Amino acid sequence: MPRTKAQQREATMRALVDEGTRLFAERGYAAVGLAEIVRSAGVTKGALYHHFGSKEELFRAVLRRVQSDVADQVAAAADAEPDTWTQLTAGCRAFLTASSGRSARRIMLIDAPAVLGWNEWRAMDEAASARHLEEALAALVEDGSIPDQPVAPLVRLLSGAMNEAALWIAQSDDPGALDATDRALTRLLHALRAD
Amino acid sequence: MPRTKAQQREATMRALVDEGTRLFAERGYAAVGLAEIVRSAGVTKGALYHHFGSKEELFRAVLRRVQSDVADQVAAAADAEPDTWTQLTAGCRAFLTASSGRSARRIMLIDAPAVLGWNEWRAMDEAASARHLEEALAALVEDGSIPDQPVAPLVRLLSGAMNEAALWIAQSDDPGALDATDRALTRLLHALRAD
DNA sequence: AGCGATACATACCGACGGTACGTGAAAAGT
DNA sequence: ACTTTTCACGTACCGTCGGTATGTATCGCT
Repeated sequence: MPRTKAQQREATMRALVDEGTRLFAERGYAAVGLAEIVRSAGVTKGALYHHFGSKEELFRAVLRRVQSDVADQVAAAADAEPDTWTQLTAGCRAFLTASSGRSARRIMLIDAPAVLGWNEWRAMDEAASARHLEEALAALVEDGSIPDQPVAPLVRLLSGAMNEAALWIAQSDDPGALDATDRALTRLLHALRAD
Repeated sequence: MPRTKAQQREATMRALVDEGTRLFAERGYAAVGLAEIVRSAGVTKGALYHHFGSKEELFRAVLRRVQSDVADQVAAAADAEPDTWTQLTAGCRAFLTASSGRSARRIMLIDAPAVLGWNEWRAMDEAASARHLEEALAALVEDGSIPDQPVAPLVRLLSGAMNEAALWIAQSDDPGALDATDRALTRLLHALRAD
């Protein structure tokens, strides 16, 4: 049991976000009641509503952490690469791996757009990961690696492609699905290159 | 007022699916109560539960019709083209146009995966439209227009790209978003071509 | 020590999905 | 033609769930 109020607050919120993440990932937002979440977290509904304004807001907090985790893994993979092009391909592969995990799959890719609406989901996705994709593509267009073209539509196309691919990989019983998708995606990115 | 029972059944189910489509498209599955649907359709909950086993099953019926409408538009556009390659590009453009409409956007692309789960959504999407994409790509690989490669991952990537792009187009206040996306997608498809 | 703010816990409410049961008209059987 | 069955509902009701109002113990500050 933590002593100070700040610690107590931190512990309670963390427990709620932890259990929320676990349960939402397992059975989906709509199928999980607040009663079960607070019970699993060892608190009551009073505690939940003291820290979060609604079930939706708890979900927001859960989503933020899931997106943050995915973004960290992508950033780590990209930072290990020397140039923009390999940063892009390595980042894409890391994104496929990270977002086909249980939590990211259900929470970030399936439930989030329906619960928060597409506009808000897109804004959060943009801030967490799509922005890096956009920057990488813009840099590649800038240095002539990719023919000059508007990047915004391209970012949406590639982002959507990877999101859907991650869902497919996660569901697939074929262990080679990740590699097959990664190869197809890399081929697609290479096809974009200027000669 | 229809006389026969079959006509009555048909009229009631159609009214429920019509109003369900309208309301789900406007405010989303979770935000619409059955009371409002049956009220708009001019029937009662008894009628709804006589024809549909649950709110979810009504949504299934709604989704089936929305997907069918989109598939019809895509098929019509593709059938007007002479060869496989232009059928593919024309079909993709038709898909972007059709699925960025109000009903398809919210029902087919946002709510459906969350309500029915990704597996069921994918199965329905496959049957309605992704199958045609797969056939077109397979044909193009077959005749050597596209380098030999597994089509399954490519279908998922392109399908996801188009779904996300449709959502972006629908939300965008830029009237040129559709054309810009179509150009980017066409460029991407062309980049796939064997030399 | 006293006092306000904070971090809860408890009791309760309205809405919503779903069910049980009743009813009247069409269809089927004789 | 008359009875019987089935169908297409309508009505009343129930349990659950998200959300709220209110009470209370503890912490931190003066």
